[in-house]
Amino acid sequence: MPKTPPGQTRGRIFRFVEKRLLRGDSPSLREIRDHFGFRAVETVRSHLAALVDEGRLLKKPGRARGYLLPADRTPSRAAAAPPISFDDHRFTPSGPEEEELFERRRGFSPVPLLGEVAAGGFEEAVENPDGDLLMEIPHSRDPSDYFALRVRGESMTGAGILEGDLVIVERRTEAVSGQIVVALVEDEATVKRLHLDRNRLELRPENPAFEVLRPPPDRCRILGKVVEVRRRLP
Amino acid sequence: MPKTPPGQTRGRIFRFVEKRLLRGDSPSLREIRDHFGFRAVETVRSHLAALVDEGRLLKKPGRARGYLLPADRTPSRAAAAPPISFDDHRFTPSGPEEEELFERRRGFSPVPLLGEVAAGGFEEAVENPDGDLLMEIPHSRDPSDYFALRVRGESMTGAGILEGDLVIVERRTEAVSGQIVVALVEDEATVKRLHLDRNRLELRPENPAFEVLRPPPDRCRILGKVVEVRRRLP
DNA sequence: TTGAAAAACAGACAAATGTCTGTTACCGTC
DNA sequence: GACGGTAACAGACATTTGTCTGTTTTTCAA
Repeated sequence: MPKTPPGQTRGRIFRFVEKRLLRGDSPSLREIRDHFGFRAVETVRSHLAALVDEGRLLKKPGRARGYLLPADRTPSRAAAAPPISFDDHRFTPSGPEEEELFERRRGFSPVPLLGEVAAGGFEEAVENPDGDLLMEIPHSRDPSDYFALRVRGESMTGAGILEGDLVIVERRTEAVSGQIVVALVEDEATVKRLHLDRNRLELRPENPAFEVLRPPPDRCRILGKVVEVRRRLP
Repeated sequence: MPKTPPGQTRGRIFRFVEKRLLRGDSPSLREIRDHFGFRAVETVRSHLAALVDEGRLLKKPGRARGYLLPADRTPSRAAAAPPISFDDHRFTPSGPEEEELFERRRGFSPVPLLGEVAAGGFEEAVENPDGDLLMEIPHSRDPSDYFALRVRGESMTGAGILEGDLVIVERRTEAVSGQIVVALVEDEATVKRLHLDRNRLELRPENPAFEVLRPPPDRCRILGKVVEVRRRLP
């Protein structure tokens, strides 16, 4: 196999590995070798080692198919960037602990879909989810801090939340005025915009056809704040 | 380790593996063994083999960390289902081809974010994406059939598509009347609802403050139809 | 009680996968 | 033209990982 200009093959290998990793299908060295038509595994290994040095990949040592994407860069941007100069090689500072490295990976986590907003018996749903979504989660948070609900009703159309939309919720017992939250009122979950005035709690719909809710504090519990809205079109 | 009731440990193993696979982090038999405190790898292996028999998992033979989630069931539902009776054991029909099995896995694919709708120079963006989203893709379609754009402007607020939202687009050169599409008009990409009347093409905004577009056919190209809308809230 | 079926164990084994050491070829620069 | 550095190759090797075969224990039902 002819030699290619410096960095060119490396970039192609990175994009290939990146794509496979995002699909959740970590390639082995020999799979990469075959895909590019190399004859030696070592060719792949040295390229991957260089990518780890450059910080474009992470590696769990002593583990089959152990390469990971780092969280702190946009992989595709990095892929499109011009080849990196090899003059500015930095020594890997022997690195933080192996486990810490692993935590710095780009991570997607499943988020359970717990049912419908405004459907009674919310707590039961926790034990019997309707499936799950995949979501990129901030590293400071635990995956179990999130859940998803399907929206029923038109009360938030003004905020671009329609009937049937999925909302992803970050569990919180308290929230800031102005945020869109999921609240449990009289055993019914509902999505509204929270307003706190003079210690009074208001749940405001974003649709003039609906009434503002002013539940007594002992009948209302904040489940969390909405962090993402998703809608699939037929 | 004491013996547990039939099916109980199996369910726990399934949920553990399911979670790891959804995170894109396929566990080895020994990792599972250690997590549950078993002393023999074979204990895990036989449980996984049974899960494959039951159709709850797929397996790529002869491959390290080669278990997959099947596409045609909702994993978490399956996890919550009561233990399966072992009377209705079915013989695996020696299975279709290995590669076909692999294709039946539950698959998430990265979708490139190509920039902003209505930002000029759309074609360039293809080569230089701004990142990627993860999306569950129908098995009949190729992952490269999809891309994402960030919405600029308020012209579709009536359809719940706000400024800054991400739309995921399925590439199509033609579309059906009534669908929300991305069209290239005079070298500008725009999101609108498509209407075809008497062979005339109309791009209708969903906001009374905006005008209906009636571009001449030679100045307008359908890029695809919007299949999903996503919005992250601060 | 006895037997079938599943759970769990044990340890040797085989296959997949990553690692190492050394070599050759190419492209630039001095 | 020699030197340095990268790309690519070659093949032996070590580790991880999955597989097999056989055994023990427990549960449930006839």
